[in-house]
Amino acid sequence: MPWPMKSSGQTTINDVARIAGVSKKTVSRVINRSPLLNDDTRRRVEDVIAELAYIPNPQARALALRRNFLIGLVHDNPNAQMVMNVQQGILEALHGTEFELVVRPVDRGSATMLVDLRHFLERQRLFGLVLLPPISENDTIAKLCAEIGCRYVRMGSARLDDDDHMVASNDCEAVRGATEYLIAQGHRRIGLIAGPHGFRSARERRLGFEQALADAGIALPRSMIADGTYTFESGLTAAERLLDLMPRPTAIFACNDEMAAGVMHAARQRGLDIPKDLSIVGFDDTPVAAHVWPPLTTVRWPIASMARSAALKLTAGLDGEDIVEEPSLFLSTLIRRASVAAPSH
Amino acid sequence: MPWPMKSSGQTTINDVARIAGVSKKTVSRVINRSPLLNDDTRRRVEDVIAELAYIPNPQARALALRRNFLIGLVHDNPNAQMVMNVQQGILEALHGTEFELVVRPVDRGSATMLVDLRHFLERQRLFGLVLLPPISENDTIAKLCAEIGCRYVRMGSARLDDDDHMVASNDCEAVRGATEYLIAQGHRRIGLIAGPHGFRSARERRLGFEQALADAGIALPRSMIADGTYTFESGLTAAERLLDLMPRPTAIFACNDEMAAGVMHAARQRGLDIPKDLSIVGFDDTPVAAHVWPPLTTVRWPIASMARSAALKLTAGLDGEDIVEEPSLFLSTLIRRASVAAPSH
DNA sequence: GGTCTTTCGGTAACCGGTATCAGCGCTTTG
DNA sequence: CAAAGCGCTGATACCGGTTACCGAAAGACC
Repeated sequence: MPWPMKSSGQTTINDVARIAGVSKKTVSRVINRSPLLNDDTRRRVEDVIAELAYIPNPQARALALRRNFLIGLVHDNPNAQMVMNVQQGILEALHGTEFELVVRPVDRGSATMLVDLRHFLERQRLFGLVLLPPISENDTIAKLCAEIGCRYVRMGSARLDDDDHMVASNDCEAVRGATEYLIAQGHRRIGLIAGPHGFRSARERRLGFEQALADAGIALPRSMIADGTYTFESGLTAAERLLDLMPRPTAIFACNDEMAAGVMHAARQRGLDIPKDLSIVGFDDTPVAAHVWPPLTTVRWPIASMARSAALKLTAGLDGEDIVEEPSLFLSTLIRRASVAAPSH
Repeated sequence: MPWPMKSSGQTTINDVARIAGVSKKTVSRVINRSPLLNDDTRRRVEDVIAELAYIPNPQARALALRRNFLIGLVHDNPNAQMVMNVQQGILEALHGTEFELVVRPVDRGSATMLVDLRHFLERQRLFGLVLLPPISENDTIAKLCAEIGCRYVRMGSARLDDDDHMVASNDCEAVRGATEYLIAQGHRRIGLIAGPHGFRSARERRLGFEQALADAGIALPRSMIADGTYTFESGLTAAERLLDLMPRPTAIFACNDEMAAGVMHAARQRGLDIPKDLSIVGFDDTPVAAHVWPPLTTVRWPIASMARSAALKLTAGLDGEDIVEEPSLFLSTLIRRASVAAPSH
């Protein structure tokens, strides 16, 4: 048996094979958990692997398998805290595995976005993709993944069609609950700062808001709804418009915390006291919610858990482990802080 | 000439070679910009490459070159906005290149951190590493990179020893300037909320603060310095201690914006008006600085530019491009907003 | 014109794994 | 008793590039 003589400093599959007295292929079988293997042989090889602390070369595997052990995070989310939470959730799921995380921001405005993404996927041969909203709502990207044969999981604010590739929250219900809370406090003139058009989360949240008011029999004039883009500045501008109304709203629901912070800003500039003159509720529960003054009542969106679950879904059933069904629906809950009170008149 | 017949769906180097009428080797030379090449041949091959939209398989290259075209971001920074800014800076530099970004948070408390990192580097064979503070101050990691042969650039608040691998800012001078500004406004009792022990940035910023006071002949009692950990909560706690002093400070410099936001919180809880009763200055100029009320006067830390420069340094001189010397020192500047005024008495 | 450089280009091995398929020993079946 | 079936292994080709080495062609010099 002529064994290749190598000495690259790294222990290779050949070393393991030679010492265990088997062929490369058999070692490969052990690594890839082939079921057609004699238990004795497997144990022997596993011992040698453990002894040499052998780890298969990822580059070689990637080449041979035509698949990289990389998980991509594709996002176009402007909120830093959100993205970081998602990254943390994914990394938590990936910890201790052979997977690494590659970050890929995309520009939805760019004409070449889809082509770029396709090239990226084809070249890097990613194992799987986590799609963060709002880009996750783009069906074309999901189709692209399916076509290329790249696993993917879409994060979102409501179940979409392809349920298997989805990790969702119940934004609509959560906002309805938050709005009911405002109504229970006695508010009747409640303004909404909506999210950007085309965002599923914006639609769901607005829907929940409208449902709550409708259920309570409260009329919702169009003027009480202002458009926002999920940014601080847009929240500020929208709030200015709402606060100019006569009579002005006694409470404002902003579709995310950033915009809620903008509302606070606008209220302060006009000398309004929060929550006496104006109650404010946000959405997300990013750190900023707890750091503004007064602390913001908001809906906690379990985005990190969702991301963790998404990553686990992607990598599930690989290590011959039992396939644990990851939950695909996460519930958002209202966090009551100090930015809401009963209306003063 | 027997050409290998392949049809894996992907255009390979063989396709290019066949169509251009040259050998694999020649194509490889073109790709890797070997200087020993006839211009005509090069152009012909380049034309074919362009026509076929051929892109070399990264996995194969990684295997053959024993080096991946991945840039790693190693960090243990708790500030989401900071990490995102750095990521954005790096991705900007990497855009349009063959490099991708792999994120690798580390736990400085973990006993196996160094071993884990070594395994990570050895296995993934990263092209280079960007080290974000505070972990970038760890010399052991730099040594590890050097030993393994992985390029690296350390980001930091002041020049360290190995200048070649450094992108730094001038925190000390910047804080001195900010403190001088407070003094010029008439403040004499100025409190400092310092950063955590062992952080270079914390040391530099504190030093700048102390220098400014010393230069102005203002005594700095130990009680006017409170320890913080760069978190909102630590800023709040530290501020509570400082505001209990009799007489209490008329201004507080917090070593980052998060802590400054904590100071604002504490001040509000005691009914102090900002800036009339208390002036506050932060550091970093993260979005939160502009979003709190009143907008925070702070030192802008050009972390994204630094990260961009770091990534360019890493990948420089590869594409046969002219080697542009990236700046390795970035200046932080004071941003004057509304959280500072002359002391009221 | 002949020899020496110099410059290119081709062949084959190699990077470190995986996949195909044949082969082995042993049992089952006609 | 031969043929077929089954469980397990290994020789070898292959993934798609890079590189060592060698040979050939072109220009320089005597």
